[in-house]
Amino acid sequence: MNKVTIQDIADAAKVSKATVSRVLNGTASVASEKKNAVLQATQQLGFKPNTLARSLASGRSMTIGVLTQIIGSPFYDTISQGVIAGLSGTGYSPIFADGRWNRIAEAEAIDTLVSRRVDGLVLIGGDVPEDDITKLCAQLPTVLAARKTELPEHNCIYMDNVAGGFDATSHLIEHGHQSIAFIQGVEHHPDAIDRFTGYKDALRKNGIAVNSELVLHGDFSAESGAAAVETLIAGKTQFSAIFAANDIAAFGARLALHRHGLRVPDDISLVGFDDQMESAYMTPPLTTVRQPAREMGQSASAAVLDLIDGQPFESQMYPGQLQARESVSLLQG
Amino acid sequence: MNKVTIQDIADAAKVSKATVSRVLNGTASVASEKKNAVLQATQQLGFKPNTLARSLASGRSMTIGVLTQIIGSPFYDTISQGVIAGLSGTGYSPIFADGRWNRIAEAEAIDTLVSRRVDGLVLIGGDVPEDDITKLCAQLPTVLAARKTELPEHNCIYMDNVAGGFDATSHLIEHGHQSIAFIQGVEHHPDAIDRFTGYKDALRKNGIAVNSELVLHGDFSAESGAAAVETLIAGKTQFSAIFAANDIAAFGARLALHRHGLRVPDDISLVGFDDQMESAYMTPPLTTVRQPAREMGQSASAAVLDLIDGQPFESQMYPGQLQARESVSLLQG
DNA sequence: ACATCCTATGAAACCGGTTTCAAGTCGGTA
DNA sequence: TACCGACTTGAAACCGGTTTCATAGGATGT
Repeated sequence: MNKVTIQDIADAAKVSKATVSRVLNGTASVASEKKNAVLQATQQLGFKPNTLARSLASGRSMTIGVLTQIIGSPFYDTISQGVIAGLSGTGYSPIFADGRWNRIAEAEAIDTLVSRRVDGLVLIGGDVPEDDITKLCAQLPTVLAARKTELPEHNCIYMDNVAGGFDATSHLIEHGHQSIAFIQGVEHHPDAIDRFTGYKDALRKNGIAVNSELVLHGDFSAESGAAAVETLIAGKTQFSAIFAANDIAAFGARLALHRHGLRVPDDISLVGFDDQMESAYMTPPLTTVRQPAREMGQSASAAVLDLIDGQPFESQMYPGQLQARESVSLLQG
Repeated sequence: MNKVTIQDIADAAKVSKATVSRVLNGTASVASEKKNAVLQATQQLGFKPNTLARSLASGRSMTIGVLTQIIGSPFYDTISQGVIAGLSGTGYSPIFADGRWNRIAEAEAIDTLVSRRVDGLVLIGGDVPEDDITKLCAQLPTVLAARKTELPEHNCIYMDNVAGGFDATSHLIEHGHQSIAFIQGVEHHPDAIDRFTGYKDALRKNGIAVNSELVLHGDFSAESGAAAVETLIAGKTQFSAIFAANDIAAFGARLALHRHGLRVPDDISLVGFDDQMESAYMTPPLTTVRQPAREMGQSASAAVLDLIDGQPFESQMYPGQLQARESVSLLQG
């Protein structure tokens, strides 16, 4: 173990602990000869300050708590990666806790993070009640990533999922599609709901009635996407396009279509949501709505650092960009 | 902030700090009336022990340092997720640092983790010199995930990439393929090298010469997979199958084949490596070698906890399983 | 030359817990 | 009744830093 403490340095440099601390942190000016002695001793003995002790004494732990949702979603995973990347080199380290998208687990996870005296908190998605978030915000710098609330005191970084759903659907409509199926995401999931809203808005705006037979149940999984296509095909309602609430479901749908000999986009057009790495390499490349997950994670970490610095923060909404690729065809009237 | 300290509890319960500590940790028996008083005060005041202080005093930080490589690889990301999941509920929290697959960054990252007095270390992949790993192992419980060394004192959890490459190639040979192209991974990357070795072994074992024109440069990216196919097609050497060193490169290759009107598997058979989530939903579903990334992450966290408990550990090698799906066809002699 | 202000520095308090150690209480035994 | 050991308990030391505070010494001003 690294047994060398600040006292050892103090002894070696023939100064007091206080002076060593001052040299190492630059908190006060120190005579250059003593400073050098300290620096040299530090070097020689390979002194690495005990972050724990430092944190306890200074009241700042130099850690950021991150509540993640490990649910096998590339989107959330990528946000986490963005947070790690954004914190790298700042002196702050991220501590993770898994919320499993489950209120009880989330509450426990947050308790753990708080009792570790994190200096800030990044909540990625999740289902934490808004009241609890308000309390947290009052307690310590907190940023919500990939989640939006109406409360102005919350610091949110999120996608405009309604607009994204609207754009995706409009894109299909502009290509002449009228019978557009929608594969839903997890029930009650805010993102899923918003995308569905966008879908409905786009249809209505274009005078197309929402046909409940074209709205398929789903849960963001590939399996659910495939299953949705099966029920769609088994049903009697014609459709020329599918909008899936996320890319993975679109993959599932795409395979199911393939199984039935339906070509994309010649027979059926397909749009996803996420723009995960693989989507550009689907055959054909998938038209989808890009969610800048990595950037959102980095922004979230930058934001929490700003809040710690006492700087003001305003919620950021990312617009989401339609990536028109090759899975949508022009429907001949 | 949570200002309530153990002293407050002691005062409220009319006992000493020591007794409160004993009650809360069950380190010694305490008269039941005092115990109840402490418990009640704890409840009432909402006391949450300061983990930092506890760590400093007890010498155990209850944190596990995780060195990750944020390089956009689903494989490494999934291992990280596995570590988080494996630690969840154990009382230990993972603290992350990004190595960027870069020795200097890795050394810094490890320094950060060590100075935070982590109780154990999980190194995911990476390029840390073996000597340094040996030193680390001597210093604190350390587990290498997705990396293998020859040194018996290192605790490794890794895939048998040679066997995986061998199996993938053999699978193609068994289906009658003789002209099998290989799309390499990142140069000097141990996994990439091992898979290539497996490829060559399988060819040699079946009396097929390794044709350097069929060995394409790559870097694990989809782009490199696509580029490899382009050079392959531009070249004069015939080929009936492709083995890509990872799934993403296989996706790229698959798209490039599609661009050239080559069908998979009818014209060209394709095998990947990783079995990432999307691979089962490629069209056609991709035959690949499964790497149990999540499990490896969980094992790694379990292993480091075992080491902390003083239990012995033996390096674990995962065999990797060929997932035969639909991207390989039987070649008619 | 003397009063004043500033700077550099060390001693000690502090952060909030854990752990050692000694003392006090109690029951049981000789 | 006196003594011994087991069990509780609190005071205090400790973990390894930071920060306050008081002081000594040097520089400045007149």
